[in-house]
Amino acid sequence: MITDSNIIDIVSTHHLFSALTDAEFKQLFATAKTFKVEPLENVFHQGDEANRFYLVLRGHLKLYRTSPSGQEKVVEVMRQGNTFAEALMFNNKPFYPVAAQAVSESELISIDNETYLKILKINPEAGIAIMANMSIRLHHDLNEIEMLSVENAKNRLLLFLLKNLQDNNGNEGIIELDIPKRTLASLLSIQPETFSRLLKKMTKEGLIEERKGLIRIMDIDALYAASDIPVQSVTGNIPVQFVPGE
Amino acid sequence: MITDSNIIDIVSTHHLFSALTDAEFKQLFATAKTFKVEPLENVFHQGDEANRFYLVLRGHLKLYRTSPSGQEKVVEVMRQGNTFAEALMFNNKPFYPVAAQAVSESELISIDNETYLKILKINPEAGIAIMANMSIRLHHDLNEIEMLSVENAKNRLLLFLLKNLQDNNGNEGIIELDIPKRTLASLLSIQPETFSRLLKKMTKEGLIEERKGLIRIMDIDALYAASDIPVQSVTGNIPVQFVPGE
DNA sequence: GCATTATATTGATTCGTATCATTTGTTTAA
DNA sequence: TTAAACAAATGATACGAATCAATATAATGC
Repeated sequence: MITDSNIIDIVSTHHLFSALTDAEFKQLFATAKTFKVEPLENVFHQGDEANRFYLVLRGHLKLYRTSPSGQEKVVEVMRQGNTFAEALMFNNKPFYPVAAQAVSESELISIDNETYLKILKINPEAGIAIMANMSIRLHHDLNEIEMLSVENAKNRLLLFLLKNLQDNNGNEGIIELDIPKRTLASLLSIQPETFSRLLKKMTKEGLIEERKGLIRIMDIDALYAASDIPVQSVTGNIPVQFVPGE
Repeated sequence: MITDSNIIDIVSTHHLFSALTDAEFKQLFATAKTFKVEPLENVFHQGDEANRFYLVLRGHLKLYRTSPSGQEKVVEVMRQGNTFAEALMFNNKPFYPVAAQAVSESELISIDNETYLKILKINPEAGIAIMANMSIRLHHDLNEIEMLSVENAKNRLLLFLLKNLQDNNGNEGIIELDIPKRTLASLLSIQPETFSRLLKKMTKEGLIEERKGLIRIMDIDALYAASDIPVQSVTGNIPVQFVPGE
């Protein structure tokens, strides 16, 4: 469960809020709302007017787009501590370009765009933080675009696995599947059937092992070798670190 | 040719600079450099340290990424009045995640990150402008990601044509090909051969007409009909279909 | 002007992955 | 516990688009 002190913890340490003064913080959270969403419940839909942005206190949500031809594509998965839809506040009449739906039972806090904007206009430091954040997103999107356009399904999956290793001791690694496989498949732009087949093939090759809710990577080096992808491009590549202000 | 007054025109009306005071403007352009690049010449390479950002005064450039497996993918084409690489200044140790190369002979002005950042910290209005800019980029990238993941080559080309119509009188339209076809193909993540075949097929179907350097769209409605894509999603841009909240 | 090189087109073939159809497995609720 | 509903796996097939190879066309330099 999320308690009030938890909330303060998660929120105040977030880089979008850490540069705020106490007074600003209070002002901002006077307009904030915390709420829960059940699995399959939408926080908002694509095309809705966007007056607020969100921070995940607990749970998982998927951001997805419904394409012109009607297909659903998961763009991003949001977890505890992530914010989303904050970039929209700089549009004069913003609409959510994605929909947000809970994957597991989740708790969120939403913040009023106007109030935050007001603060931004008198506290440039906070602005730098949000820009750094947007800059990271832009990098991430570039990666995504490249992945989708030049890598095949197998390499996309491999890159995903290698970038999302959790316990990474020695030459083994674990990836927790905290979202349904079909959601992950959509995130990778692979059909569920193809996704399943790929995992099976990799299991047969001894590269991975599947337990319920887990993927164990048996041999990280072998996984690299299985892709046509040089090592440094996975580890190096995106400078995700940033320091707000200097 | 670009004259000094031209430069001032293009630069000062750009939204990244229009919010600046005269003093700030002068301060910033004390560190600015204008320069030319020839076709095939790089402004910078992927992985270079990024201390400056750029504004195109004249010409065309492509931003491209070389993928882990060595393939080149054009991410964006920059034209007069466009700025690029400005989002990087918010990283503490930034590297260009793309390379920039002139497609035609071009003239650029480059601006020092540090100087601009300094100004941002005392002029929040300028910050809002750059955030709005980044927000637009993020939208654009989302579109791109969706396109790549859910639309096939034919639909990607159709959407591109429909979104890049220039003279749009009645049911006809023209698209100027100011970049080589293979560059355009790369931007659409289509192989040049496939691109060529698609255009040919559309010509045979009477949908378009090709003159050198031009694509004429004979029947815009027919082009819509040729795609599986509903009309409003091209013109209206964002909201696709809207499901009322439950 | 002609040769040289780059760009674009066209053809033949292969391969990856989507799609459709079923089956198996796993939750959820009665 | 059993049924119902959903998620995942497996099989068979089709098709889009990449790839390889060759030719044609256009641009560039001498």
